Amino acid sequence: MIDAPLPRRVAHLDMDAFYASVESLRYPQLKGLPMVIGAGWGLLETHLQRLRSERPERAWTEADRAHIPLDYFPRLADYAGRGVITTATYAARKFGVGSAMGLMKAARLCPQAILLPADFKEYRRYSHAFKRVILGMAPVMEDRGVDEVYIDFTHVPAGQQQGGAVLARRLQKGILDATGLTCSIGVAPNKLIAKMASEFNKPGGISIVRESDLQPRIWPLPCRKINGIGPKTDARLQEHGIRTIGELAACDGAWLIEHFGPAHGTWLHEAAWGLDERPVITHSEPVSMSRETTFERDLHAVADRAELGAAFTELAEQVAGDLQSGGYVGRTIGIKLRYADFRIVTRVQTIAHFVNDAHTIRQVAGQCLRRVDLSRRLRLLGVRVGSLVHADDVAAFDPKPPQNESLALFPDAEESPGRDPQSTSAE
DNA sequence: TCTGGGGTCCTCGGGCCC
DNA sequence: TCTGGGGCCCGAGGACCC
Repeated sequence: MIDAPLPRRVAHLDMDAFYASVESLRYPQLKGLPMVIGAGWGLLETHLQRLRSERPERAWTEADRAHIPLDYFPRLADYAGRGVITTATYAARKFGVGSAMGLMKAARLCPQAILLPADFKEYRRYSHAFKRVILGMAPVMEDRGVDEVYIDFTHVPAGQQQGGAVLARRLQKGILDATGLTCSIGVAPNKLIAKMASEFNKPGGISIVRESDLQPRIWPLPCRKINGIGPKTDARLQEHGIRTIGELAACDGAWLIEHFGPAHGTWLHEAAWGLDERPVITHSEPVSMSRETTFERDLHAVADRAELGAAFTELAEQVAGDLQSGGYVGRTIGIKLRYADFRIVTRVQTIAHFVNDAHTIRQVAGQCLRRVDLSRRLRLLGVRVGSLVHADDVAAFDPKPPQNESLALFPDAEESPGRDPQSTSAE
């Protein structure tokens, strides 16, 4: 006997203000206050040291977190340095402070906001916890980062009841019981619509969207709400007077292809009509791993050679460590630079063998570095390793680094620009 | 006083081989 | 030998996402 095919139900689950909510659990005294997350540990440490000397009645260790008096938390006004806001609480957003905003600008808008350093280790711990709850109830889950997932409800018990609302409520309760955190869930015929739906009722909401809801609920939304339409595409659409998804849907498919290319144009048209057949992917392998760092001040290859060289080595070591702990090897090694004017250049080089040792990564990345203009000040330096495979799968993988020439030092800017025909530094 | 870090995927152009 | 095209890989850059 063949069962009648069930209608596809896909959920998008998004944790509400994830980082800020985790911090509010750790520091309940901050609940409801304007708070931003973003800077390094230094500032908080300074304040805690002051606390330890002024209030010695406690040890002020991890366990005392919840008792730290408000006066001893760093404020945005205390901060002077580079960086952006990762998350802002709703109380902080009222002042116009938001994600990706520079900390200095935010400090002007809301100097009294508490500034906490991001603790990714802790966020990952909570991330694993809420995903374990989901997997216990609905095993077809796609990981989309630390705070969101897609879940295929189609064949899960209760996944079809009330369009998915029954299972969504169970997930919300399970996650709240296990972690103390709330989330928003959208359930729809596919990932594209589910993603939009999860935003409808934030925080703590559930939105059920059916195919018949496309016109009344999706089409009035701005194009930017489509996951995949970013600021550039949105601006180009607006140049043609296309602001809403409905207006995009009204566009002729051929016209979109003419203006946005075959792949992008086709996708825009399908997205506007709510069409998306992408499956929920339960397992994926990383393609690349990278580390990058923005310097406290812009550095020059000659004047700051030692500092840059040390940072470069550290990045290579970090990437190597990441590869090794994940059991990966790669053979495409590259660098990324951001100049003081924010222009980004990348150089990569693919080598014959798969590697994961810091020495080789540093060496090949050093060769990439010789092919860029080093006469200008650098704001950011990054090291990347791509074309990853499992170390176990590479029959010939030799964990010993190749014993060839000595480590290339950070190249001088005065050095010849090299033989790279694409190098522009000599022109 | 601007603008993080870690990713993915796509496009385009060039070189190479058949 | 020359020319042309297709397929593939590589490298650079861009758009986008969390």
